[in-house]
Amino acid sequence: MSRCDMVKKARRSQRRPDSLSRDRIIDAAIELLDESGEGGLTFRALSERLSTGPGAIYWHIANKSDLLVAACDAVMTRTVDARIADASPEATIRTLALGMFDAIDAHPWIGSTLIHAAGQQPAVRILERIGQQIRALGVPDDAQWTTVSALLNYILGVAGQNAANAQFARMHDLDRSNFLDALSTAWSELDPDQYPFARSIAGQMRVHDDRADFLAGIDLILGGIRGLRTDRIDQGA
Amino acid sequence: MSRCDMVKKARRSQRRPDSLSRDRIIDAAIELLDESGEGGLTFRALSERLSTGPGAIYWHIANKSDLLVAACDAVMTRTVDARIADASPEATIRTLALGMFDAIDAHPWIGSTLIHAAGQQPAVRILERIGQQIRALGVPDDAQWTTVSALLNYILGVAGQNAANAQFARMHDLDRSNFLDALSTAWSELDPDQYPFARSIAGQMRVHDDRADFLAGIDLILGGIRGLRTDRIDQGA
DNA sequence: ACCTGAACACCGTTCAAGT
DNA sequence: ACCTGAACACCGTTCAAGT
Repeated sequence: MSRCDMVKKARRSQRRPDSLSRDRIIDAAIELLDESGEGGLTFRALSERLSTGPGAIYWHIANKSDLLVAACDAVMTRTVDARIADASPEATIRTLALGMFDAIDAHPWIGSTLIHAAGQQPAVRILERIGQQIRALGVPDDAQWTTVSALLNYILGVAGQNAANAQFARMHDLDRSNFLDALSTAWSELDPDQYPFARSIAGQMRVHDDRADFLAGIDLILGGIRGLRTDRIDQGA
Repeated sequence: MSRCDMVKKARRSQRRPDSLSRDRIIDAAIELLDESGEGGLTFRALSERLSTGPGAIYWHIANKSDLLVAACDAVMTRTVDARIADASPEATIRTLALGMFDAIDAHPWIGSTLIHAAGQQPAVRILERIGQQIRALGVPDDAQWTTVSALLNYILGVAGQNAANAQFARMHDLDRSNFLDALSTAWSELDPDQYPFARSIAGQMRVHDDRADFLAGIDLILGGIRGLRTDRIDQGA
């Protein structure tokens, strides 16, 4: 019924010698995500990088969500499979958590993907590793799920925040220190009556160490786990 | 250059008597999000519900992100402003956290919005309320930021997971118990050598109480905070 | 000042057609 | 079996034009 659109000139004719494959697609997706953030991953951009048409990708990958989860899982596997020296369960959990933090820091898009893929492969990988250490710690069976999911939820929260911060900074062309300055300034301009606490810590924001704070949070939870056996009684005041 | 598209017949002519306003738009957005999830909020759907054109909304709202944050903040305000009976700081934090959980449960889209709006109004509201209680608890100044952000990150992690689960369930037309069954089954079919822990807790998944688990995680962190003064030394084994 | 709605520049996804 | 790329059904956003 309509024949209005002009035919665009064919963009490309050369095919890359190596043929398309699920793995090559996932690698290219990771590159794209690392270079230009979550918004940078597009079937068109991806197919251009792979010298094909958008439709070709669908032969190997179900849809965008599948692609994102697969990319996230590929990074996750590298992170979680890193050999960890024998150490106490608590030390191993710390190492595991720091590995996660570094992966998230290097690939901020992992944060939102990890959260959107709740319960799927990438998250189960960490859950499993943490769970094994929680068992080794001697946490009773009926407290294991609670304990592990507290750690996991905390890690995912940090991951999500990190992804959001990175995206915000990218969108406004800010580096990390400019971003923290902007946030700190915004907080210190809040109404003193309504936001006394936020104002009081606005200064700390500018100088804080994300990685150290992250680990401190893990230690807080580990401390709570340690306390499970000893002070179940005096939860009163 | 092209005049190919047929003019679609005008959809609407009646204007609603009450005029458009930022608040009316935000209320309609919340309705839409509650009814049909994150994917349901569209400028076209929204303008249809408000009996206007998509462009009209932009007179009152900067863009979609602004709209989402405003909608999230509106719900957040109701949640956080609920009067809380005088109680110990720990009890108040628990009540606050449970209020958050219930809000997230009633409006799952809050989860992803809250995370994407890291550092902005909606998150600062909770941060402030938690922070005041942390102060009241007597946590030393230099540990306040760490402590509050641990609690906040944990809450946001749960919020994000909840949003993801709700979206997954909606997409596959599952109710909560069907969703848990599917997850539990998937986990119990994992490779026993690689995923002993995930398999072992698959059963618990089916019957667990989200709300109780959430609170247990809060208590774990509160326990860690309580321990801050007492056992800074023996972190060894 | 506020609203209208066609138009623009994108998306993810499909599918007839090719090899 | 695998790839091509035009086409479809959407998006968020803009903007000349109206009141």
